[in-house]
Amino acid sequence: MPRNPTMNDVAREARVSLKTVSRHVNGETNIDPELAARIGAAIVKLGYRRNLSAASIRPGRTSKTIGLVFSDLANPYYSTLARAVESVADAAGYLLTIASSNEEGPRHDRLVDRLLEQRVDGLIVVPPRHAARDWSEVPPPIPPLVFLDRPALFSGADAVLADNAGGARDATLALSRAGARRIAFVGDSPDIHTMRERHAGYAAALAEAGMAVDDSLTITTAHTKEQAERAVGALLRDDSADAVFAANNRSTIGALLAFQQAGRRLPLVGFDDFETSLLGNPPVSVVSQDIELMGRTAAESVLGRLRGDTSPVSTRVLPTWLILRGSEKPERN
Amino acid sequence: MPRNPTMNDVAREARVSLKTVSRHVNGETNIDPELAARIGAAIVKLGYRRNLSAASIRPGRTSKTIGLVFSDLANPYYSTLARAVESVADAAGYLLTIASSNEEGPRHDRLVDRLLEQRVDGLIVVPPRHAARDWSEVPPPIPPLVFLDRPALFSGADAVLADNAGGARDATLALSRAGARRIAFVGDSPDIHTMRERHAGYAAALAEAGMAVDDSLTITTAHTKEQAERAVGALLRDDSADAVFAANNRSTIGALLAFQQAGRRLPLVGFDDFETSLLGNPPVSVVSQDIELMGRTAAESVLGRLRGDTSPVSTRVLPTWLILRGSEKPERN
DNA sequence: TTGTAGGCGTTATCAC
DNA sequence: GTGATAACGCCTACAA
Repeated sequence: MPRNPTMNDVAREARVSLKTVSRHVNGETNIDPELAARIGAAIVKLGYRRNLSAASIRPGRTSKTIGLVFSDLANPYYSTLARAVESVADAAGYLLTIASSNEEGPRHDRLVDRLLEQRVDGLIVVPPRHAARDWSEVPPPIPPLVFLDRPALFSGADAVLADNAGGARDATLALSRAGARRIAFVGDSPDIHTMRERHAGYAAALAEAGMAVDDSLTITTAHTKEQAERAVGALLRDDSADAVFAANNRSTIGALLAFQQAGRRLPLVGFDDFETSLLGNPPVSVVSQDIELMGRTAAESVLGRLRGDTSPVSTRVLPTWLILRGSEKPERN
Repeated sequence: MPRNPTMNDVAREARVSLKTVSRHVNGETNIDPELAARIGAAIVKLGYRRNLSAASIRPGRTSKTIGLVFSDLANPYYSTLARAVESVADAAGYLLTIASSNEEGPRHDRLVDRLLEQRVDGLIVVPPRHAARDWSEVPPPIPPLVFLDRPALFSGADAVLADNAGGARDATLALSRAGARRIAFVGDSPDIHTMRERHAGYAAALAEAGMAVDDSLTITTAHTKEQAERAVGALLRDDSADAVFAANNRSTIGALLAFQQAGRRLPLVGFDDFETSLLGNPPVSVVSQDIELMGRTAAESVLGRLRGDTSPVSTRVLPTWLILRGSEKPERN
């Protein structure tokens, strides 16, 4: 395998100085057309390709890369976020380096460190449920940093979140308006910020509707759709609930599987829309968040800082909206 | 914002030479414990962080990054692939830089060039349907390169694919065995390699079952689930087909939407499993491919080459398997 | 318009 | 064991 040709090789081949090649490569115009032609020919002949890594170590130059760390790239929620970030970054000439923390605090920290060592220009992070490190202990300089889908864990960082509590409240109220009196909350661990917020919204809605929170109707162990299916199956068997608020995608699907298994269903509203939500019978009502907008907003925030935006850090809470498709109503008999 | 501290700063602070700091940072052992302690303290005090970009320009050193270019990170198929690649890469200490080509040839090429300029150590690509550039014209050195989900477009590269034709054949034969005689093919453009292969498998199965390919039953315009829904809706209305082979995920979901709309269904087998396939009534039969295995295989192939594997380039075709859940059978009346 | 000198942060060589 | 010194590939002053 041949060595990568360098600017020096090109300069020698074109019989000009290194600097002139540099000018040519960087698109500067003040070059004698004749030399420019020789340089162009040499570049083609040698197959010269810039070494952006080398260029980026000069002061003022950067890698034009931003880093994104979240729990799991295979989760459609995060891959949608990542895609939105990528679109905005790409339009500004930035590459995107993505790393999955697996929701493990130490792993998350290692990945962040690695990206900082790689000298990414900006960083977007979704911290794991048990954040290990205090950001205020990370030595400066820290590149522009945005917390996504989580509140900022660092005073110098922006944050972009959805209105998880509001969305959960809307969903719960919709079930209540449809006549439910014993609404179950099915979701993942309250260690997760979004889950805490959604449960708070659920509780607020119950209070507004004059109902008390019944702890036996709060399920926070639905880490997979199978676990959600078992939990909702139990609710069906002992007839303890008359409606289900599924606080995430996996819970919604688990509930639907339990309904299918039992041959009967409860009124249901889920958090987050999904591709086949229209295929349910009835179609599944959901609280939807604009995931792409969240990703774009986070990316624009980072890029804005890179362009010199020095406005005070802010936390942007994006709205959710309720899409009622029928599943919030009781089964007709 | 403070400047990033350098090894020189650490050396000065610890009153040792640059090289000794380098030794310390790189975990070499032949250092006086006293100096090591001073260096460690200086690193903490100054908040020193290695600059891997700078390190990577030394000959023999690399960025420990691999690049992945495909059409769309938001597509669950690709994000699953990406996650598998990331897992393997991460375990070997490599970061992953991901770029979406949007199925546009020139864009794909630009992204590849950018990654080469960034000096990624390896490259995994899913070329777009209209590949613009001839890889044999890309000047060497080219880092280890693997084509994923597509045959190799470059003689020096490995490839990892699923048995698209075999899977499509199995699906079509299953429909035929269940009694179908006019099986429609619903999919995306034959410009896409996987679609071509799947149609070939479909045609082979028809031939084996003694049926002819009826072009009016081949739909290759289902780019979105809505288009698939319309196409299958038309098939239902004019009663031209008695079964559907949906050649990708979107087509499967479109077909299900059309069935729901029409209030009746045709026997159906889809290509690629999906999260809610069990929720159908009946549950949806599919040809499944091990997407994670594909991603892992591609990543291991790249890493193997980086470790010095010089075995001849190869194309690995991974098996698919048919999961029959009921939807391949006719509706009972 | 072109070229020389120097430095970016790191690692390698090779004396001490 | 330690440290000058010279690279790596590129870019910025500053001269010519």
